Amino acid sequence: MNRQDLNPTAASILGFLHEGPLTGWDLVNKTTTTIADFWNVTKSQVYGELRHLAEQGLVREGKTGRRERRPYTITKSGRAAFSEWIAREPGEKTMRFPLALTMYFGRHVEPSRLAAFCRGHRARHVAQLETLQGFVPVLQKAGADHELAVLKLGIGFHALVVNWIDDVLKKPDR
Amino acid sequence: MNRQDLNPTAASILGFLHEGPLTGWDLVNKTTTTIADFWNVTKSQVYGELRHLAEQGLVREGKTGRRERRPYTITKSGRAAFSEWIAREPGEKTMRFPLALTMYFGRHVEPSRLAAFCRGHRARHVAQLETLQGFVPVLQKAGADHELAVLKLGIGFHALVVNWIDDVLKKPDR
DNA sequence: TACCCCATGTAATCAGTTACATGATTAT
DNA sequence: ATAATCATGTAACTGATTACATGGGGTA
Repeated sequence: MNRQDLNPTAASILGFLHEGPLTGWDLVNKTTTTIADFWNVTKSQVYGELRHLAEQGLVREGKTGRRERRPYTITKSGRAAFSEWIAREPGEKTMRFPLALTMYFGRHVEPSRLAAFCRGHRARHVAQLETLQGFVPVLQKAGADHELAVLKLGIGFHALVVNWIDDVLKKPDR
Repeated sequence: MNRQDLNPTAASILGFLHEGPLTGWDLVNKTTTTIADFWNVTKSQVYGELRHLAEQGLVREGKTGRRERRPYTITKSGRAAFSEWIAREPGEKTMRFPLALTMYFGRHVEPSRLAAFCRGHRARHVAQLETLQGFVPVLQKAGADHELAVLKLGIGFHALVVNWIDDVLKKPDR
C-alpha cells in the first residue's frame, strides 16, 4: 500500500490507536476532547477511514464487544505508515472563522446585532477556555509534554479571541 | 431565489462587490490579501460561484475588458441577499492546523525534525505577521474599523503561533 | 521574440457535512 | 417502562483542491 496517500485524518486515527484499541465512537470522542480546535472529524469520516485502513491492513478489526462496540487495533504496517506520515513536513493551516467574515463586512450589519454575535461567541470561547485550563494540571502530572503544548495553543487561541472580542466591544457603538 | 442558500463564500464575493465591480481574478486577490487567515477560496470556487450568482440575478456580468477581464457588478437583489446573510448568526470556526497534529503526536517524531518543522512554520508566521503589521497604519488612516479589527485578529493569531513555537523550542530537546 | 504575469475556465477527484436509519444498554 | 446515551453505519449532497488547458498583454 502506498503510504503517501495517508491523509491527516487517517493519520490521526493511527496516532490515537498507538495507545491501544479503540472503536470509531472512541476515536470521535478522543478527537473532540483533545485536538478539536486544530483538527475536526465527523463520525462518517471516522467509520469510513477505519474501513479503508482495514482494507489496507493498517488496522485490524477486533471482536464485537458489548453494544456492538467494534474496536480496531493498529498493525505493524499501520505503525510504519504512521511513522512515515509524521516525519513529513506538516502543511499550512486553513481556518474558517465566519465571525471574522461577518466582522470584516461589519459596516453592513446593525452594530447592536454585531455586538450580540460577538457576545455569543465570547461566551462559548470562555467556556472552552475554562474546560481546557482544567486539563493543564492533568497533563502536567502525566508529563505529556506534546499534548500539553497543543493544549496551551488551544488556550492561547481562545484567550486571543476573547480578548479580541472585548476590544471590539469597547468601541463606542456598543 | 432562496437567500438561505447563500454560502459564506458566495457571501464574501457579494461583500467585496459592494465596493465596485470586480473580476474573478480580483476577488481571489482581494480575499487572499484581506481575510485569507479566516476564509480561503480558490479560483475554481470563485469562477463557479460568480456564474451561479449571475444565474440567480445577484450579480451582473459586465463587458469584457482587456485581457479577457470580465468584471461583475452586484445587483439590487444581490445587496438584499447579502444583507440577509450577514444579519444571520455566524457559525463556529473550523481550523485545520497540521502542525498542531504533528505536535500532538510529537513523541513519534525525531525531536530535531519536529524542531525543524517548527522553525519552518515560525519563519512563515513571522513573515505574515510583518506583512499584516504594515497594513495597520493604512487601515487606521482610512478609518476602516471593521477591516482593522480583522487585521488585528490576524496579527494576534500569528503572534500567538510565533510565541508558542518559541516556547516549544525552549525545551531541552532542541 | 521570448518570458513572465494576468486572466479565465473545466474536469476529475477528494474531503466533509447532514440527514437518515437502526439497535443495545444503562439509569431512572 | 421509558428516556437517555452509547454505538454503528449509509446515502446524498455540498464544498474544496488539484491538475489540466488556453490565451492576452507587457516588458526586457
